[in-house]
Amino acid sequence: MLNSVSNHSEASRARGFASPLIQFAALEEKALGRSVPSVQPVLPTLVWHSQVQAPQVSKPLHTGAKADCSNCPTRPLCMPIQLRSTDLGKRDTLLGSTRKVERGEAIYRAGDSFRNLYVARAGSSKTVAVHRDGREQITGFQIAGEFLGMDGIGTGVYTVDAIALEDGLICVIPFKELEEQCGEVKELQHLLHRLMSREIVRESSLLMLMGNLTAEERVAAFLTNLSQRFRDRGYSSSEFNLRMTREEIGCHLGLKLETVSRMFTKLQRRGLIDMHGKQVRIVDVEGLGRV
Amino acid sequence: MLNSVSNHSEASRARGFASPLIQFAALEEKALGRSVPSVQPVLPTLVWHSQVQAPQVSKPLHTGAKADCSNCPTRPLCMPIQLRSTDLGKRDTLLGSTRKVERGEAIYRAGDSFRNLYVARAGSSKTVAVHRDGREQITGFQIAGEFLGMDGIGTGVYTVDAIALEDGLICVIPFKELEEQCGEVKELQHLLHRLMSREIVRESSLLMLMGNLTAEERVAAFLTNLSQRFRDRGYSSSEFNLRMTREEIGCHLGLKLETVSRMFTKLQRRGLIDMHGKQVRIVDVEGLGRV
DNA sequence: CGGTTAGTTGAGAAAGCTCAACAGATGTGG
DNA sequence: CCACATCTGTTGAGCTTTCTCAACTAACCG
Repeated sequence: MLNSVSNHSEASRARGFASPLIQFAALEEKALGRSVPSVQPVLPTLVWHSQVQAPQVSKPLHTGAKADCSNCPTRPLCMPIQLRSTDLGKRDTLLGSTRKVERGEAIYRAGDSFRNLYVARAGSSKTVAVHRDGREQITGFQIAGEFLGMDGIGTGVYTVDAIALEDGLICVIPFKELEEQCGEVKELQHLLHRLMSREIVRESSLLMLMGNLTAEERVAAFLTNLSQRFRDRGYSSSEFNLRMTREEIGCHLGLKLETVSRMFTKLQRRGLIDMHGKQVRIVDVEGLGRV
Repeated sequence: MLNSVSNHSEASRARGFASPLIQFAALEEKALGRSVPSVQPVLPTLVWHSQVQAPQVSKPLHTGAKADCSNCPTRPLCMPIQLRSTDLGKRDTLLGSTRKVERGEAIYRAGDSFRNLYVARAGSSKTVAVHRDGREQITGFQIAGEFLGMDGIGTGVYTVDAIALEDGLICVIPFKELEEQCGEVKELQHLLHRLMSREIVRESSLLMLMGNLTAEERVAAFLTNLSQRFRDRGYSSSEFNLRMTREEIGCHLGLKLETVSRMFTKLQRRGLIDMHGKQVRIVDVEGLGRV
């Protein structure tokens, strides 16, 4: 078993949670459309491994190693329950390979020709759109189980930079092969459509945030979203670590880093959160949601 | 032939352009990924029919009428050249039916269960995300040939309201059938993926706009984008009519209506544009692009 | 043709930004 | 393992941009 998987298990056990695989399966039901879907637009996918060290891959995988999906902690997220009973789902390797990335390394760059989708398997990343004059916008943060690269399908060229926020492991999914499989496996096709649609909805929610919310509301919404996703993954929703800097949060929310810092302070003074650097404790979830 | 089609042709001829069908074919090559794709994120799809009256449908189509795609002016946009030679492409009716909509009418509403994608066939629309406290964000404007409803795929429920900006005609494409066809017709599958990806990229560009650009830059970018799309459709890129109010523009760009008005005035004083109400003339395209 | 909606413009208020100083955390090389 | 350099985060003061409120005009609709 990969060490990163062990890390997950250990972290979960240490906090009194059931096995992460069971948790993930529950999440899957929720996240992939079994239960009654929420009407209200959901804020963007922003989750990081809290309490989990950056993965120490003990048996290092070489770049280009064949992916072993049967042991992947993010498998229940990538592959819905309906798929697992199919031929495809029973394979150890679904598609593609894995690749190690170091903190700060580009998974792909704007302008690179589009070949693959990527899934963060361990670690987190950001996607950055760069304006002609150099101004940057972080369009999203991704963590284990979340997809990258869908921006490249439309034009055949990626339109944003995808940068690892920490050392990690990503799955490389050749899109051509994926599309071929989609032609054969209806459930896979539908899953891809849902993933792309979710990305559209995620960005719509961010547009709402940027167009209408105040600085305090944005930061509160950011934390609330984070908290919910930690809860969904079986981690504490009230205590976690941020994986990104204040500047990156600001660049994502359309604020300056000083403003982000001030809003954290303000929320803390209001007794809603308790922050020390990147460590966050949410004191009043309700209150934070009402901001 | 539908009157709305005649309107297109007349408008084009009056301005010395070749038949819109030829123009659209050229656009298709450009828009759907034949030529070298631009690396720089493209601003959102914001085009309206200038110089074209709101469609007067002389032989009224009943709601639910079977769509006759062979005569549709937006066909070359919906269906790429590769598809037309296939069995599917040769059919008069691709999928679905048409529906008349009146100005202000909802094409679908947030919370409605997802069944169809829609394509504006004549007229334009807006998609509006509504926050719990009532604050609104227009996530996009759509015109003939542009798709609506992809936000609903992910959860099975639409997440935004889609409202007609003027009387018009829309194609209704049952998504279930579309997915089935996608399984059989590879090119159709790929087209759908590209359309969804483009929506993702469009929204990323809007995030950049909202996160980084000043009010003046936003309004200039809005007009520039509009202008380019009119040019792409064979209409004048320097003179056109806006189909939405200042308030709607502001709601889309994250500004108040007064600010939008002031920025129009400012751009006019700088000699870049010449506006009278909803009528726009772009005097200095270069300059406007450099704002 | 009168009421309503849409657009413009001004003045003052407010939110967030810039600049700056400083403190704490992190990382690196000797 | 320490010392130094760098990066990250906090806080304050003043400034800029955009918003709010208000008055007015123009365009549109029944």
